[in-house]
Amino acid sequence: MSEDTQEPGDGSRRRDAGATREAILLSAVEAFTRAGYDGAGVREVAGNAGVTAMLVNRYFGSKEHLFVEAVDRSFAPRTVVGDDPDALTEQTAISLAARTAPDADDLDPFLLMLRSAANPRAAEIIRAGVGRHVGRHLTDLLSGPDAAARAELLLSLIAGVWLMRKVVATPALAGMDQDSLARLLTDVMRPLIDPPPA
Amino acid sequence: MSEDTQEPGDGSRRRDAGATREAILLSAVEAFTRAGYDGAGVREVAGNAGVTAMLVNRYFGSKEHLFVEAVDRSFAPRTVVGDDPDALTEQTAISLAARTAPDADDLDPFLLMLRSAANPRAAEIIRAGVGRHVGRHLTDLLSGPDAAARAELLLSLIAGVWLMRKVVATPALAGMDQDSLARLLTDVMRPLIDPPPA
DNA sequence: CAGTGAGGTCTACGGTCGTAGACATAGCGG
DNA sequence: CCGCTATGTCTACGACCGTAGACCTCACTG
Repeated sequence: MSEDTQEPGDGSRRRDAGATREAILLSAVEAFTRAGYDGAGVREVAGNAGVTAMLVNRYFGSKEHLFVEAVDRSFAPRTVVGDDPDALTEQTAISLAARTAPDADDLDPFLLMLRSAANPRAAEIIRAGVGRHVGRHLTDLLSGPDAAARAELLLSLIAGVWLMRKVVATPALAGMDQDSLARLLTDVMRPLIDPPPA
Repeated sequence: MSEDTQEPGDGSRRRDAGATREAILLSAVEAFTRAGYDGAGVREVAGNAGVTAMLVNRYFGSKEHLFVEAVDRSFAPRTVVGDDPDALTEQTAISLAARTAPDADDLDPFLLMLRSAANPRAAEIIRAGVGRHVGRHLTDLLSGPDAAARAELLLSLIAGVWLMRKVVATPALAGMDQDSLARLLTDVMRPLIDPPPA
């Protein structure tokens, strides 16, 4: 709308600290999701954002702090489960089956978590991020006894499916059609979501 | 029993290629399980085995090939699930809850998998190892439709619990008592193990 | 148009990584 | 007792890592 906040479009970006910082952060989310905390280098993040490595540390202090913000950014806008409490189980199962489909490869926070958790420091940061974002929201959505544990168990299941289907790519699971997987996942998730098991 | 195959006990080992190779392999399993493929260094593996880094490459060719053998060694003797087809669900749930307890920290293949999967090459090796060991055996144990997929989904669930309970250490799950967790896991696992859901 | 501060880059350091080739040594066969 | 081979070590190379400080340069202000 306003012509003073335009982007050149071709590689070079005008001198704008906010936009540059945002570009670095987006590049970091992408790199950490694809290669994990240890596997993604500061130079790589900087290069994909069109800047040099030092600017990353200038804006974010260190790689570790960059990761903190990347985790926040990755987890923030995600709705791990649906919002409708009635069809929660089906929605969650279908959504997970769709997201982990062989073709679709968006930047999912679970991928970032899986591939970064090997580093102890990164694991702490992830734990904090999970607690801050999905954890509380999800626990509120679930009712009954052990709501918090059931919520984290649901996250465990989701993470496990991401791991085996997309990261390790076990053949039967990676090649399964979405509908069958969604049905199976619905049955598995039900004891965690729908009625508390006494 | 035979006194000619003794170990000195104090650090120094006699010149025995087989024993040295074995010591390196055990050290590698430990290091890869604790730090993952990228996080474990060849020098560290060698040091904990009482040798130098070059001997590792002399015996195993490269770090990657060492990882292949370490994966095999880690996955081989493990019984992911019980053997009794009747009480399979309960046994598996109880076993998982016990293994992931806060104090117990044995060298589990799922930990090795979780912390190494970020590296694409390591992920391939793990996929092959899973298929070679637990995959086939587990699929045979399960009956009904989608046995292979249900087996891998069970592995997903187990891996997810390991991840959230021990690696990321989410509070509610990490602090949960074994019995409650085992009960919850039994309900979640039942659709995957007990009766095929039509 | 000149100066000034924000925005960005250059060069470099210390460290660790996987790995290659030359070298040392222990222990058994003769 | 001697020598030979398996067993293991030493030194080093090239690459990459995160990060620090000095330097440049653009764009706006007066």
